Amino acid sequence: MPKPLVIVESPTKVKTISKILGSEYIVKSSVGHIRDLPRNTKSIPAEYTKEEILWGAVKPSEFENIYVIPEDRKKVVKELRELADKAPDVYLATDDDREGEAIAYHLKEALELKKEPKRIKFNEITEPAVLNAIENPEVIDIGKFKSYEARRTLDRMIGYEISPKLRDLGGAFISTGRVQGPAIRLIVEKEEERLRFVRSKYFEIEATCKTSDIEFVANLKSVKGNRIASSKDFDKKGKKINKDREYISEKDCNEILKILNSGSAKTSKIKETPRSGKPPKPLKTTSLQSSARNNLGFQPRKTMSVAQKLYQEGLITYMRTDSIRLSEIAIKAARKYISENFTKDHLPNEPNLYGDNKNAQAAHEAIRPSGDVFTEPKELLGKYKEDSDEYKLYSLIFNVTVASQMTEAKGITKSIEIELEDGTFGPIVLGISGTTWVFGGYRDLIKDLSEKSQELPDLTEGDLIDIINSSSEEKFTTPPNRYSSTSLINKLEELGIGRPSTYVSIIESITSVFINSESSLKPRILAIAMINNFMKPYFDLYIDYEFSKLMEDELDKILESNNPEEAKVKFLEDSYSKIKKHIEGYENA
DNA sequence: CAGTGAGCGAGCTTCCGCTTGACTT
Repeated sequence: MPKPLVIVESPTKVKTISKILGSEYIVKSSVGHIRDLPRNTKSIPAEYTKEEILWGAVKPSEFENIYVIPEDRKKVVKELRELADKAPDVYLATDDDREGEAIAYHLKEALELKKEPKRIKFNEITEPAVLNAIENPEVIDIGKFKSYEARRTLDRMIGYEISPKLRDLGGAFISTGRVQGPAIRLIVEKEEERLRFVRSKYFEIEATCKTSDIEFVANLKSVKGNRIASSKDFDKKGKKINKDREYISEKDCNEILKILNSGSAKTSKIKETPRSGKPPKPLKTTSLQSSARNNLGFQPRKTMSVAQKLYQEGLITYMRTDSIRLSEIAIKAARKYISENFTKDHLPNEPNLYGDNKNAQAAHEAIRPSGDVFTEPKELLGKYKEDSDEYKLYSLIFNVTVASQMTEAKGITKSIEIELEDGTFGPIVLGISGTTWVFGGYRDLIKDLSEKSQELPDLTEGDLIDIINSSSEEKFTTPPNRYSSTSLINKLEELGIGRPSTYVSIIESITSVFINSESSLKPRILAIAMINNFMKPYFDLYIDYEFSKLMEDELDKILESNNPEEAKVKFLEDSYSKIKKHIEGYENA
């Protein structure tokens, strides 16, 4: 008996889905895209080499794309075609987003399916979700495919129109595109911000205080009823921006020290304010990269490759996602773990729900331990060593996921003020504060490692304090940090530029224009010239930080149009005439 | 006669996004 064929994108999914569908179905994967525009002139089919072709890939009439099966994808396509020929039905179960729809369409074409394939979608791999999808097949959404084509062609257009001009000026190893351009601009503008930055001097004063039985250090907070200025009270040009701050001079500083050293003080105000700590949000690609960078010291590339291993072992859900949504199953598993390992006060009455931002395509759920019962990190210790990258990253994913479903931490922040009277500067106020957590909530599972807690002395108002020593420190405001690969990726995501599957490769594609390590991206002069002397005067539109978001709006219109093909052609015509104007402006300058 | 240089044409590269695993350093 011939069996129906189900095609997914990722080989790892094949095993799980086979288990659900049983032996009645054959499940295979396309391993990503299987057709694309020709990569180079050599791969353009001979039949087209006589015609006029734009950007080595597109026929000028109606912007019809020439698609080819790249050499390294031919094997998988051949295999799938043989299976499809025998199958009574082909189910295309590619991801439920724009690229997934495109892969489905390309499969239909490349496999030369005679019978209309069944398009099915699920964004979590569970028995009900998969079975429900099989029972409710749809057809390929042409609107989505056309919006994909518009995106694909526009990217080729921008890259291949502008890059050669840029290369004429900058030599090999430099190129631009919808994503690369703004990414390089971010790095360049950060550097310029640093160069323009004017450092400002301010002072910090601290005093060692003593009561009958305890010694502690307090910081100078205010003089003459005004808070003393700190780094936040200067702008980037060194201007003093807060009228009600005391900008103390070195002379003031020395006088205050003298007063402190000779004076006696007493506690004036003790304030207790409640404080709550919110649990972390579930993880998506960018926040996983940030957490792994901050807590484990992993660079994004390393994080992704370790996560890939965990995914292929079936330990976590898909690691390239822009969604922080947890499925019902995940929430149940987290709540079960919490109720079995913590008190009932650690479990909120209702699950904590987290929403996605509006750029998200949300084809997958958040990154979390897989399954309906989470594997505890310690259960992995037979498989991985405690200091292995896999164990550390899995623990992080486990902890953040469970913590996201726990209750808030409740604490009290206590602040103590110590006052000295003085004719010139008085009242001089020293302060000390710290938080004690009354109820740990999620913090009983994970603690913010960067947080330092301070033991507070037990004082009451009116206590006499001896100041036994005081000192001052000259401080300077610091320019904003350069981007690291992690912070650049976060910024790109915020701007809607790039996708989870490409963040790491974006950084790698622009390495030729910056120097130093991954942790501090410093532009080469070539990059600065590219942005200021080439892109800004002639091609400003293509480094606009909003460009990708505006493109997405246009793609949505194509998707919703009654005639997506016509809408696509119109969009590309407009885009082409715009870029031709920019090119003309550059050539005639 | 050898060496120089102008002019011409052929051929190459470049984009973004989806997947691994083979490859090098």
